[in-house]
Amino acid sequence: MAMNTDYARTLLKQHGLTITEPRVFVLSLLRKFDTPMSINDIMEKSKHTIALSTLYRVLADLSHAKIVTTFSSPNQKLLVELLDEEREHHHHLYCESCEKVFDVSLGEELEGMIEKLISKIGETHQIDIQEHSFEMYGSCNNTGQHSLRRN
Amino acid sequence: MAMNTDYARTLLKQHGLTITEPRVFVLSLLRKFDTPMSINDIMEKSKHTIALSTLYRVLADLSHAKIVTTFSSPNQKLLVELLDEEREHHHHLYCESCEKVFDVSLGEELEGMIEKLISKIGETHQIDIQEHSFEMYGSCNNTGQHSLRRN
DNA sequence: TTTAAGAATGGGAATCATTCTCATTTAATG
DNA sequence: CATTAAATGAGAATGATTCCCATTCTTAAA
Ligand SMILES: [Mn+2]
Ligand SMILES: [Mn+2]
Ligand SMILES: [Zn+2]
Ligand SMILES: [Zn+2]
Repeated sequence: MAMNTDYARTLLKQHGLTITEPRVFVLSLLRKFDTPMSINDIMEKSKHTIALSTLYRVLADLSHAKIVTTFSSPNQKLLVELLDEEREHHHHLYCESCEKVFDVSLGEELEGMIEKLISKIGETHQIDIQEHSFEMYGSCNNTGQHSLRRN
Repeated sequence: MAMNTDYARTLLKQHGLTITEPRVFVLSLLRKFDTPMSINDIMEKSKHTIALSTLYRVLADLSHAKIVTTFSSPNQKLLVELLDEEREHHHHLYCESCEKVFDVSLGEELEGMIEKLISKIGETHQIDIQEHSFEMYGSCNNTGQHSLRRN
């Protein structure tokens, strides 16, 4: 536990952010579970000791500092994950029955091809492409709920 | 114009949906512009003659009937596009300065590799992967607004 | 250590997109 | 045309996110 809060403090210091209880809590939590978490996940784990508005601000701050990254699940819920240097570029697989999110690396070969293709596409459209995302949606056999989907 | 409404009526009939003014309008519009449109785009073009709630329902109906498909831009705005049989599987490139969305086809080779990779990933995670999306984000030189992004 | 100044927080109001409700209108069918 | 189910319009309700402001922390200097 202390390990994780130390990690959090160090990270904040490194990025020139002030060390506050909500920020440390959020970072420790993300490190502890090492998986993308939603606003509600974090609120529940904090037993609602953090104000919702604070959580949004903390995430925005951490995101601007590139300490975390945010993205949306198919049901449009905001998800946050740590953005370590050692954490390599990766993509996500969403299971719509059990609502889990898995990190997926495409591998050098494919990622390389994609890079090449992207620069070609960028030229064609005269657009400087800075980012790409590749996401997969599926379901394990647990249920047929499709609970990650809106509609 | 008449061409487009005929197209719309035919499409609705083919899919067993009743022909109503809002549905015909939306489909004609999508065909006329042949580009993904947002809720606001459609409302403006309709000069607000369609109720907002109706538009949402119409899009849900058309989407369930697989006549259109919806997806979200990086700023989380809902976008709709026609889903013709002749329109092949494709992906999207978002320009964050001029807010345009471009259709992009990856090409057989890459799409084939991705399919193979996906089935491998599906096995690894014991998940039946039904869909994938590949999106690119960039900006042309028009402005540096990044207006498609939230934050 | 104390203190001052700015930064961050909590709580609640405001905003925005989307969904829901229900009374009224319309489409399809014979 | 009349009937009946389906669709619509208008606005209320909901849910997520942002905004506001008074209060509380953090930090760094004295
Ligand atoms: Mn991840
Ligand atoms: Mn498209
Ligand atoms: Zn699952
Ligand atoms: Zn552009």
